[in-house]
Amino acid sequence: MRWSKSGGHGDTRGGSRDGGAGDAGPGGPRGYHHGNLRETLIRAALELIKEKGPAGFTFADAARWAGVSPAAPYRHFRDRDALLADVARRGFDQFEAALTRAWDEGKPNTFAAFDRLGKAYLDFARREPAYYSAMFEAGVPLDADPGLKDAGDRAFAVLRRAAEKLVLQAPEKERPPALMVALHIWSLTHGIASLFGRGDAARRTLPMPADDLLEAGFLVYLKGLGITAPR
Amino acid sequence: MRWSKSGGHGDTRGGSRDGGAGDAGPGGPRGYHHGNLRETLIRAALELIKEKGPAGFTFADAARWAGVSPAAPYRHFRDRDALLADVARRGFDQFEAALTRAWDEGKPNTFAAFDRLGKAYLDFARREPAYYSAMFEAGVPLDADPGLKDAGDRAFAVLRRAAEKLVLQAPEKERPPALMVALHIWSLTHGIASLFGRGDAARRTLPMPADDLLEAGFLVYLKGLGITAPR
DNA sequence: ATCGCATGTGAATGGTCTTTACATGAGCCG
DNA sequence: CGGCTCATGTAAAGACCATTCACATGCGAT
Repeated sequence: MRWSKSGGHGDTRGGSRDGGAGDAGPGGPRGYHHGNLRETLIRAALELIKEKGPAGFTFADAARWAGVSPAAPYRHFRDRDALLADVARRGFDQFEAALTRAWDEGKPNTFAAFDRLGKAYLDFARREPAYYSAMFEAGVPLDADPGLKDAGDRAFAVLRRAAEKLVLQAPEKERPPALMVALHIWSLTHGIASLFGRGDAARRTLPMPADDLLEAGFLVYLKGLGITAPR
Repeated sequence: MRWSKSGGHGDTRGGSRDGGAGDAGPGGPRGYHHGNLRETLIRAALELIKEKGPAGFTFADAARWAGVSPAAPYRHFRDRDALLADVARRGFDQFEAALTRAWDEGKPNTFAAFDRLGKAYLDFARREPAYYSAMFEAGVPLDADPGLKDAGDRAFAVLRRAAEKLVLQAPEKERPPALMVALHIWSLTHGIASLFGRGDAARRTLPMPADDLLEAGFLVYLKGLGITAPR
């Protein structure tokens, strides 16, 4: 509707790098060439997914949001799915970074770090629902983007490394495979995030904070592994 | 006119005057009035979701599959979402039935019954991906259909009743809330089903069967609760 | 300063969704 | 039996979206 609002907007040209606050808005000031369309399209996708769900945005929507013609996005992405796959890949990158930060090499102790890790997972799902949707719920094929699978693997690797440190605390006799532990933790956390993670009115509500539910689950599970929390 | 463009999914419909009570076409003989369009549309939705995912089917698709004009479905469902919500509701009904059957009132013992319950959950996700998608992944609002929320609650209630029996086996001193246990189990199982549940090439593969991963998780969790498997 | 090429535009094509006015026939009531 | 009514289905029309193609623009290399 507003993609050709050329009437207004005295666009000062000259490689206008829109670093300002207007960055978040549709149709930033620009000349014939957008200058940063690829990035803007990804931002548009994130906005639109956040608003209407991963299925609720179209390629044309993204173009409109970015203030370009409906054909412009094709210069940057083969189609809508390619854009979504790129969003998912970036999501995994950020996810990995967030998890790595939370884990912080297991400091000050494995237990506390693990707790942070779980909270960071849920926090990411809450704070970046668009990324999370693209990563896990949009049904993006793993090979839709070069590096998508690798990005996902790298994110999981953080969890797996954490699990490796964790199982070292279990009694040597009954030490479980770290991979299995990582998968259990991932599944439990993803399940909570997926079922109750977001305050979304469309979803089920919980009689307790999701963080607490996860932490309690951790504690029980770790106890089952023979690991007790340092008190 | 023939609405089916002869393309597509080898549909058993079309002009087939099947008198053979085939379940594939309850509508059977087709005059001006279909006779059973509502049911046929739901069946169409299930077929199409199974093939192309919950986002990959359209109202017009369902109409084409059923062999009616694109406008006909609007006589039975307000829009595509209403159809999806109805599918989700029926899915929860079937889900509840499957879980109830698996639980079988906890016979012969709580432990074995719980194991069956988990496997039935994963089995449902595998065997009825269309229902499962509509129930959990399609983002259908809980109030999109009268009775949808109740149907979901009834399904969860099965799990919760099972959890109540389960916690009775925990040492009385540290008996956890059944609701919390039910939520943990649900989350873990849903997480596994959601991440690895289906052999879908688009998803990640697992170094072990999903059933085994779940069972191992159960065992660890129950041990953490102070419940030990009867040997 | 010029030129090539990446990037963006406009228009055209073909498909889909959704609504509206009209058609059909099943069930009901006399 | 006959007519009425209403649920159900059809046809056609309008709007939107995806995709492509010829063309325009101007950035950056030379």
